[in-house]
Amino acid sequence: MYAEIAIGLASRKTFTYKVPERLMEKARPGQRAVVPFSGGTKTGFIVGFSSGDGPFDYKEIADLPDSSPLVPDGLLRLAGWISEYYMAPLGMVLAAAVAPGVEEDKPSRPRKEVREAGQPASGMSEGGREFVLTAPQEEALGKISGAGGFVPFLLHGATGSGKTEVYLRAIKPVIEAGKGAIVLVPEISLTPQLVRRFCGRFGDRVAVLHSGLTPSQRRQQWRRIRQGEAAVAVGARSAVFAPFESVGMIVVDEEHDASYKQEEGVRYSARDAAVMRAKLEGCPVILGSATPSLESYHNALAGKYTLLELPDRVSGRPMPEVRLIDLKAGRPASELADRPQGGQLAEPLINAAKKRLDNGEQVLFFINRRGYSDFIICRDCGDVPKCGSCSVPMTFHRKARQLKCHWCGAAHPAPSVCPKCGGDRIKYVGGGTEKLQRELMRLFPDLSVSRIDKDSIAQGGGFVKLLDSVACGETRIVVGTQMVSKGHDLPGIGLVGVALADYGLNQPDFRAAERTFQVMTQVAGRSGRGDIPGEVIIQTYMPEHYSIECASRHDYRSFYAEEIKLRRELNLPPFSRLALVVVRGVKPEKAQSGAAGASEIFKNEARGRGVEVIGPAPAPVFRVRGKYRYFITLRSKSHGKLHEVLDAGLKLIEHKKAAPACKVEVDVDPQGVM
DNA sequence: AGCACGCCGACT
DNA sequence: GTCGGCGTGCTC
Repeated sequence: MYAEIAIGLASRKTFTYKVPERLMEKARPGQRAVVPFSGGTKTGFIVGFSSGDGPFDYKEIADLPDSSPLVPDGLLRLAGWISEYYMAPLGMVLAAAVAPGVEEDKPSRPRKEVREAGQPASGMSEGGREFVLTAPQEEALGKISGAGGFVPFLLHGATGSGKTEVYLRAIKPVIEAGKGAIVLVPEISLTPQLVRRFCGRFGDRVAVLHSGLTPSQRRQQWRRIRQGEAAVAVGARSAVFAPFESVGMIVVDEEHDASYKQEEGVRYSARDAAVMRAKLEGCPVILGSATPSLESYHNALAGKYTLLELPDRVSGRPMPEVRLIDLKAGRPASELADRPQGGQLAEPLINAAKKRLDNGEQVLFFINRRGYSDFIICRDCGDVPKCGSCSVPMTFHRKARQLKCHWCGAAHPAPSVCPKCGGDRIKYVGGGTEKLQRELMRLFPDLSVSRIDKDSIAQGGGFVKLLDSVACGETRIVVGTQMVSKGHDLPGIGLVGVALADYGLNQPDFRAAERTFQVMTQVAGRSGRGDIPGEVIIQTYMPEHYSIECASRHDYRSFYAEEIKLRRELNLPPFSRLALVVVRGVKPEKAQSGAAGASEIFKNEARGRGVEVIGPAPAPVFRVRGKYRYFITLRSKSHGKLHEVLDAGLKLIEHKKAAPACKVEVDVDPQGVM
């Protein structure tokens, strides 16, 4: 008997091994297998069996280390689908499924905060209590509970409308029936409150899959799920691979969130994989969001998903009132104006903050940029320090006294004089969280101003600690990035101020408007969650832009109507399917000629198949980590046709060596195109 | 991913 | 004339 083994290599094929007599009985698909490979030994997975009649002198499997298959059947089929759909080697998909977290975060990942290390934080639960459901919650729950088999739901609920309670109650009967439930969240370390509620409700039947888990902790959580000890798996992307024998419910919270798409290694969408897993397992899946992705809402309107709406906040709380401040006429002059100490906040926002603070409330300021200033420029010679390996200017971080590259993580000491000409007249252009924090400290010298961003978490003891200091009222003023906008319940926040809404809007990316609407709506949703009526003030140069205007009215439907019209006109998703081919090379000329060669082949393959090949074009950020990058975009009505062209094209490129000295990578359903 | 093979630059 | 660069190919 011969087994097909998938090994975690960049190769898309499996390897055949002889199954020795002593392991015959144990050998089953999903079983880990230790095999001799290329002089050494590797661990892969049995994914099938074959007759072994190839022209090889097949080696024997050395060992099957587990008593039963580590990967259950449903999960194996999911991995197969991901491998096929995203054109990733099956061995790599399985490796990512079983031992993720290694390539989870990009440059410098802080190794902290294993506080809730997977074991539920039991005592501190705020979740034992059950609430009386609102009528819409009741109705949504009724429809979910009534679903037999695979039914995808889109739960569109305003911020603060009680989506989590619906998840909790939908899951309860599932685990009582002895099945597993999977709950995906965009970034587990940023959603401590949701984790606490699940732990509070389901106690030690919850397994938390955390990117900060050590390999042995991860293995332990896997075992608990695999052996049916845990019934609910809560985690980020990779939790979609939770090894339940049978899954009865899947929840994808904040389904619109871009971080569900893994953009490195195996480039899969955990949200779409979740829908596929639900289909394979024959169970319902709930996609929840206050700001559904265009794709999901389109699917709901088309009848592919069942739409459930929670239009109002719980306890009769009103949505916050949103005011827009037009910076074109406002006081903080454009960032390029000669005003080194010029503030980022306009008077009406400062005054509103004063009023709220005087009243004992908390204020949250949102700015979607880390650091002190976007870049520095020498007033004498005009030099802007750039990253040595990426074609972007470096961001100035004041606290750390460093210039950092936000693309590759490189950092070095910030110069006090121009490194080019020695001049001492350096201008700090643009503003991020650090600059805003300083401005607020000057404006409110008696109050503590805390900053929540990737840097402050790394320096100051973790997200949970910082968030708790806000939740308990110790911190009165908070400055934060995206990470403060995601689903936290901070009842003391009376006012949310957005320093500049426009950052994302002008990016060369067709999802720019969608993301801006989502972020504005989510951050606005942090206000007015307690007894105080909330207020939001958004500063922008584009108050008339529909993404900002609709967000200010909490009007998802109008935003959707506007955006979907554009997508249709421009033939962009959800009206077409995209794939991005990235050609990378150390030498710019090689990257260029390789991209041209690759594109030629794709164009040839695309002919007569209803697939469009656009490009190659240099990537908007041309060089990243020392590699020059070209993009080729493939577009089609049909994913199947797109897949055919990609598959045939990639094989030809390899065969004909059409892109020498280049790496060619494919991103199916790309999120961002930068 | 690791490791060996193989064809073009600057050195004793 | 060699040592060694890394680009390429292979591992059942």
